[in-house]
Amino acid sequence: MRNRKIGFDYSSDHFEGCPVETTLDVIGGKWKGILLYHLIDGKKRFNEFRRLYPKITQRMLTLQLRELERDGVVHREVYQQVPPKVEYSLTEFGRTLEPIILHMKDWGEKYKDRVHSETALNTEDEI
Amino acid sequence: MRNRKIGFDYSSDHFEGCPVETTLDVIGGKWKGILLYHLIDGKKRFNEFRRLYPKITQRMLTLQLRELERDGVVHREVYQQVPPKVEYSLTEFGRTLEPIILHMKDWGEKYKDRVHSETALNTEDEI
DNA sequence: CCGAATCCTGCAAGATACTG
DNA sequence: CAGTATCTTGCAGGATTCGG
Repeated sequence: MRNRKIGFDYSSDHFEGCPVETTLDVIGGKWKGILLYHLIDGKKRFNEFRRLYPKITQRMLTLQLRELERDGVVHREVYQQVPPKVEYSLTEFGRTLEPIILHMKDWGEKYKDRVHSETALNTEDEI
Repeated sequence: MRNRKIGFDYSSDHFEGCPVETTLDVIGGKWKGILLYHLIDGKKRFNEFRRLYPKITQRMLTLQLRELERDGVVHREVYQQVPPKVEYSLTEFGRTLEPIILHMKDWGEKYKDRVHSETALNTEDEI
């Protein structure tokens, strides 16, 4: 996937055509799929994500959420209070991604073992 | 997305749970979505891909195709002849990804402009 | 024609510390 | 609590060359 945030190389180079790439730009980031998935069943706070995925660093969490926000799929609601409170949720636009995310989840569940085992022992070839 | 090819950090670390991640492992590579998409309507040769996407380097094309092959979604058919000929196609397993890829394509087509414009709008304020 | 093998660079991403 | 600010590093990915 391209990294849009840097510039518009698709403008300098006949626009990259492929729509699949557009979608992967939005959901294909290192943690974006996961974040989006967890947002499907409701808003989440910053530290909720950290609890769900302890491996993601604060920095990365911030960056990925900011990109999702910039793409208009995630809304960031700041409550002016002490202690601070910020809630992330899917926008209406973000909701249009739900079917894809859920579909990916189903596929992952179904073929998880297969993918992992094929990776491990280099595939028995078919066809 | 994680990079499986290195090792199994999901074994050392409570298994990473999220199925969405599994799927993104397979289709989320930099060019994988595109490659898979173009394989939907039939087998392709190495240089066909290069023509379709002049920007992808030989090296990356090879690497990405190899990973797809190792994940069992792409089949690599070598014809022993001169000049050499290699054809790539989706395996039966790879076909199970078709709906997702096509769905992503539809989404990308539909919202391409929106995503791009949203991106463009907030790039100028950059701190 | 379809790669494999090297070499090299830049950015993505980790670690750590600090703050409103 | 929800982030920034730095510093550092690893590896993805580019360029180039060689080979069957």
